Amino acid sequence: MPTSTDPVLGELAPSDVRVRFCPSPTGNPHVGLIRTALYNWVFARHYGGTFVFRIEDTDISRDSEESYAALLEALGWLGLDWDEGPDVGGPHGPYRQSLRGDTYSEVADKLLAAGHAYRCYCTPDELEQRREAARAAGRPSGYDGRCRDLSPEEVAAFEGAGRDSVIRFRMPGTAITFDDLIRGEISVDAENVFDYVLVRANGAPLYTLVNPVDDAMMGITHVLRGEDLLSSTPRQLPLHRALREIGVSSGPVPRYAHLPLVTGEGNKKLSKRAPETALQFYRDRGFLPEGLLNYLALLGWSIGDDREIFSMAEMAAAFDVTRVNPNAARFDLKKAEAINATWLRALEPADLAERMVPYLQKGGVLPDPPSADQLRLLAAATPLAQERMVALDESVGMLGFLFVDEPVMDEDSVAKVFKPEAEQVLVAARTALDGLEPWTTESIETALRAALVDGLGLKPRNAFGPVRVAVSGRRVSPPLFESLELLGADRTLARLDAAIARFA
RNA sequence: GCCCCCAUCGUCUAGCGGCCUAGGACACCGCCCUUUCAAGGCGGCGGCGCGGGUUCGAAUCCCGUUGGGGGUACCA
Repeated sequence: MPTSTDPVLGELAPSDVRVRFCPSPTGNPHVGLIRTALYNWVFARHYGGTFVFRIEDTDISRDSEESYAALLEALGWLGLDWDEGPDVGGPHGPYRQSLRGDTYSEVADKLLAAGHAYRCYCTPDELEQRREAARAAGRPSGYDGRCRDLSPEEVAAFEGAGRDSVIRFRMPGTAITFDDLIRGEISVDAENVFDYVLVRANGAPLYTLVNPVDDAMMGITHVLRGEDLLSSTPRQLPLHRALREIGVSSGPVPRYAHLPLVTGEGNKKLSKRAPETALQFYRDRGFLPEGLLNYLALLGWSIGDDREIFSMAEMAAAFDVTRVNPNAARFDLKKAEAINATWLRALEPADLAERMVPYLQKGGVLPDPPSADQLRLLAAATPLAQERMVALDESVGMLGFLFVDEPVMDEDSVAKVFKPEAEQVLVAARTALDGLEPWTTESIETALRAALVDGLGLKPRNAFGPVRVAVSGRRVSPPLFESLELLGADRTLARLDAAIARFA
């Protein structure tokens, strides 16, 4: 009876699974990158495997220490924890490629010695010229193999002429076929994958060498990465085989899954510069890690059952990489907000209050640290704001008026609501509330209704609008009567007075 | 130019040959609820790019086509 091997695991035990997230520290982390991290994390957690965090900082001209720190911090904020990495260490360290230079040159030498790589003396100009010629002739424009089989005399001549050389990988000259876990069989003819550069003329190893070498040495079993790297896979596979042949690694060649691109406006690859693609944009706005992750998870994967709200633990339990949708997904801010709002409303009020504090502090509403009284007021006010917010930063506008002596008056609201006839409304409200006992939501509502709706014969909208603007500064606020109770009689009356004074 | 990938409502998706008169979510538009705004409830709008096959039967399989995207560096 044929044993049906698992298409994802093959002969591996689930706990043998090893995946990695290996960003290069350039610029700020963006949402597409985070989606890749998430899928890797979830894949590892699904199988009880290992999630490796590796830093690909081989391009000193573009990498930065700030970016490295931002990456570490971002994953921490999201709760995507790693089992091996630059800060926590592990058996295959170091996990920063800038610290692994000796390893790479050793491997390059072995590749050269075994004939899997060769020195190429072509100058950039020559390369460029031949590329253009090939292109003009309608032929593939990759490296033409000029230096593939140089004779010792030719090498000597180039060396004698003082030419620089790079190290190129020698492709096997056969078609490359592999099974992508998401896309199925992918196959490229030999003439379309070219000998590529592994090491620069100055001796610096390139991503093309370093990435497969580390995957091999770190025992990576599955590579989940963006579709933009799909076309580099046919080049890396032969290198992986060569690395095994020369004894750099003994494990199986990794299996690949190329995740759909996350696109932005116009279905183009996300621009790294657009502010709304930066993770920081969502943090500043007060997205919850739960909400943002949940939304990102939806970009290419579905948990089924017409369900869209789920935790990362639930996702990890249900995740199946072969069910990832192969087509590109457009990032939709509106939907991200909706998902986040759902998570925000589901928070325990105490939890929500705690998460709002930093935003209220940044917004100048609360001091650092807040007083016990302020914290009590916040706890009482949180339920009023919870279902009115999409993200945490809205707490400033929504609740600020409760914490300051004088509310920030939104002049647009003032202009629209403080019509001449509003003055008598405010005066009547002030009279009705002056000395009110007890000062509760119910008594306030009763008093205000009696005075304004019954007394002045106003529609509720016209009756309460001016009061709302007077005490909160805005047309949009938490429920009015509850707000007045929290504000207290003194501040309420003072604000009504101040509003009435505007009419003088 | 050459190579590769992709193709269901505006967007994200369910669908893996008959349960599809194509389901859900976001957005949008009504109505209800209502002290504002939300939330919530109800309803509406809206899609299988096109052409050939295969099959009793195709959104689902195959081929082509068109369209979109990615790659094509001594970046990653």
